[in-house]
Order: sequence, then C-alpha cells, then structure tokens
Amino acid sequence: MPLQADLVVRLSRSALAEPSAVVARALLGAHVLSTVGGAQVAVRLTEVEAYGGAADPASHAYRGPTPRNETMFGPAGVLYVYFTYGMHWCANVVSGPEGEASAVLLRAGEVTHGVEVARLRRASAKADRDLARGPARLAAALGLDGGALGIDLLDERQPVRLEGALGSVAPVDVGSGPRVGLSRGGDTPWRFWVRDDPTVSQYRPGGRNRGGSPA
DNA sequence: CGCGAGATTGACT
DNA sequence: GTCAATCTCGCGC
Repeated sequence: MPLQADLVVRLSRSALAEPSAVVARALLGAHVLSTVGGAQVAVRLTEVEAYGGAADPASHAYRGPTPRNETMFGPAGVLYVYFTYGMHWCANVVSGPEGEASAVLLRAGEVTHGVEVARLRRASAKADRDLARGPARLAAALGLDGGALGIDLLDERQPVRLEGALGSVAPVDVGSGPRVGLSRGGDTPWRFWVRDDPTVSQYRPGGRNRGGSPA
C-alpha cells in the first residue's frame, strides 16, 4: 500500500522502500531511539533530506557502489553512517528498493528522552534545542559513529531503532526547500522540516565560499 | 548579530 | 591533490 501524504502508516520495511523524497517527508515526527553506550536517548525527527541514487549528483551513490556507500545499495530501513569534514558523523536511513541506493539524511530533531546524556555528548550546546539541531549534532547526541553503520533500524534487538509512525506530521505543518551544504544538486526541494519547530536547523543558502582561494 | 574562515580525516579522481 | 550531505569560534559592525 503506497504511502500517502495525508495518511498515517505503520513503520515497515515496505513503506521505507518507497522513493526517498516520499520517505523523508513521512519520517518527520518519527523517533530514533538509541541505547548505544548503555544510555538511552531518543530524538523526534524534525528535519530531513532525501537523496537519490545514480540520478542524483549530490548523492554519495552518484558514481556507483564503493566500500563507503555500499550500505545505501542494500535494503531499506538500514542505518547508513558516514564520516565527513574530518570530524563529523552523519546518519541516514536507507530508503527505496534494494539496489537503488537512495537514503534520507537525518538533519535535526528534538531530544525527547535522555536529555542528560545528550547534554554530556554535546557539551558545547548552549540550549537543549541545539542538542540535535544539525546532522552531525543529531548523530553526536545519539552516540552514533562508524560502529552504527549497517544497523537494521527495524530490528527491535538492535541498539538503534526507528519507532513511531510514518506520516504523523500533517502536510500543512511540513515545510520543504532546497537541500543544504551541497555544491551540486542543491536546486531540488528535497529538504523537509516541521514548520515552526525550534529544533529545525537554520537554513543557510548554499554555495558558501570555502576558505583558501586567493582573490 | 552576521559573516568568514579554520579544523582535520578519509574517500575518490 | 582535492573536496566533503558540518560545526564552532572569532572578529567586525
């Protein structure tokens, strides 16, 4: 049964196997629960981005499978974690049919459980709303790193899980716009967020100059 | 408060 | 060698 924008759907592998833009939107309001490191931290997703496979120049899977991105080519509902900028981890939920390599980047959320632990992991955060506001911050708050790569988020026995329903945020409350931080492919409105939610990361127009280029 | 640049490692060309 | 789905700090207004 296809996901519909105005219908709440049970979280299932087949539902997550739909196109990443559909899944991304539907994931808003769902929870990511982590017991990594023994402590329990939960985040309610408030901002996500969809990434396609071979047809999306902004996707890690654009140039085909590599050791780094092979998880994206697997079944939906699996965690794809990658390391970037020499210091940050970012977390994605693999979506789409197996072999298509689409995924949903978890950009921001509200910490609903384990705030104390999240504060320890994100000591630089001044306010609680900043604990998981931004993809690397969200991963840090949940304690996610390379060790979480490949975890099946639908397996109750795993230390990281997806819970809640798909499509739980009403369409009226969902905003959309261009993706963030990309040099290419930033034109597609594949970023989705919960309107008026304080934990949504601040939008910065793409194409920031990178330092070092002489005038 | 807003903008600009550095940090720091690994993956890919 | 270059660039990366980012974050934070510091400076200038």
